[in-house]
Amino acid sequence: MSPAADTRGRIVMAAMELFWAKGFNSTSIADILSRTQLNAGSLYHVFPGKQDVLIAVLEAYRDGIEENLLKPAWEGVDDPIERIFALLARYRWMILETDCTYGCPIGSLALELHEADPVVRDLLAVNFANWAGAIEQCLAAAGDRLPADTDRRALGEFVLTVMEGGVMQARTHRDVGYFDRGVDALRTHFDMLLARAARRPEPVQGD
Amino acid sequence: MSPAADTRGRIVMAAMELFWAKGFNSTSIADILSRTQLNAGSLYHVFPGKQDVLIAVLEAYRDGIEENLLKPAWEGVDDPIERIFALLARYRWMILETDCTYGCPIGSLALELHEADPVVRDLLAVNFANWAGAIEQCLAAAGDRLPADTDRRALGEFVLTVMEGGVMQARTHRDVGYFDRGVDALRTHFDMLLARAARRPEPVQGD
DNA sequence: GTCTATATGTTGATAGAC
DNA sequence: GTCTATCAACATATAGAC
Repeated sequence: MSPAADTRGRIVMAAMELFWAKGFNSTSIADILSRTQLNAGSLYHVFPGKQDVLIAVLEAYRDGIEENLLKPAWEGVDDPIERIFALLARYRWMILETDCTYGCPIGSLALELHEADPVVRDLLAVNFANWAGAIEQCLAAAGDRLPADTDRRALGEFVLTVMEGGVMQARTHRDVGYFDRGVDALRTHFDMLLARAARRPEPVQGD
Repeated sequence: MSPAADTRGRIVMAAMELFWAKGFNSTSIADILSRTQLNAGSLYHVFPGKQDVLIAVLEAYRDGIEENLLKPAWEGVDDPIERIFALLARYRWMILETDCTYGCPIGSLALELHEADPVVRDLLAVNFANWAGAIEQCLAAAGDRLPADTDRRALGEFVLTVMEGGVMQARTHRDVGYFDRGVDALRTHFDMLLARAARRPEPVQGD
C-alpha cells in the first residue's frame, strides 16, 4: 500500500470518529491533524478541502455497512425477522456503550448539514437507502409470513425511522428507555402483521 | 412593552428562523444582527452570549407548542386518533412548503449539538416530552378504542419517532414519499391496534 | 510526499463614547 | 439602551523549502 493510501486511510478513520463525536462543523482540520499526527501539507496533498474528507467518510460508511454493521449484528442469527431486531439490539448496545450519547453518524450529519452539496446529500441518501434496503431484503426473505399486501420497501424505511427516532430521543433524554419503547412498539407492529398473515394465509399456487 | 422586551423578541424570532434554516453553529451573531437590524451592543445587552439566545429560542418553542403547532393543526378535528394524523399532515404541509428541505427544529438541534450544556439538553428533552405528551393525551382520550394493555406513553413517543424519522428521510432524499410511507405504516399500526381492541372488547364493569 | 510558516477570513465577545 | 470600533482566537486553505 502506498504511503499516500495509508495517509488517506488514517485521515478518513480519524475524521469518521471526530465527525461522529463532534459533528462536521465542530471538527476542525487541526483536530484531524492532531489525531493523525499529520501536517496540513499531507492532508491537503490528499484532499482538496474539508468537504472532500466528508465525502470520503460517507463513502467509507457506504462501503462498510455489510462488513462493519450487518455482519457483526447478524452473527448467529438466521431468521430474517429476528435479524431486524438483532440489528436494533446492536444499536442498543452502542447506546449503552456510550452512556446514552450515541448518535447515528449518518442521521446526525443529515440533520447538521442544512445546505449540503449534492454529492454529500446523495451519499447521505445512499447510506439511508442501503440500510433500509438491507431490512427490505430481510422482509423479502420472510416471504408469506408477512401479509401479501405488505409494502416491504416502506416497512424497511419504517425500521430505519424507528432506529433514528429512538436513538435521537434516547440521546436527548440520556435514557435507553426511549429507544427500548420504540423497539417494543415495532415488535408489536411485526407481531400484528405476522398474526394477520397467519389468520389469512396466502393463496397457494393451484388453489 | 419595554424596548428591551421588543429587542429581545426580535432577536428570539430571528434566531428561531436562522437556527432552523442554518443550524446553531452555522448561524453567526452577525447573521442575527443583520436580520434584526440591531447592533452588537443591543444583543449583548440582553443576552450574555450566543448560547443564551439558543436557550431563549428553545423556551419559545416550549411555550408556543399549543398555540403555534397543536391549535392550528387540530382546527376542526375532534377525533383524538385523527388529531394525531392531522398533526402529521401539518408536518407534511411544511415539508411541501419548503420543497422537501424541512427539518424539525428541535430534532435538528438535538442532533447538531453534540456536547450541549445541561440547560440546553433539558430544554430539548422538554420539547420532545411535551410533543409526545400531547399525543399521549390523544391516546388517553381514545379510551377503550385502543387495547387495554396499550402503553400510551410509549405510543406517543412512537408517533414522535415516526415524525422525526420521516422528516429526516424526506429531507435527505428530497422526496415527501419517505414521510408519507412512514405515516402510512403508522396508520396501519393504529388500524391493527383498533381492530384488536374491537375484537377483544374491554371487560365492562359488572361483567 | 511532507514540513513549517503564514495568508485571509470569520467568529464570539468587549470597550467605551453617547 | 444603543452605537462604533476592535480584540483575540480560531477557521480553512496555501506557499514554498526540503
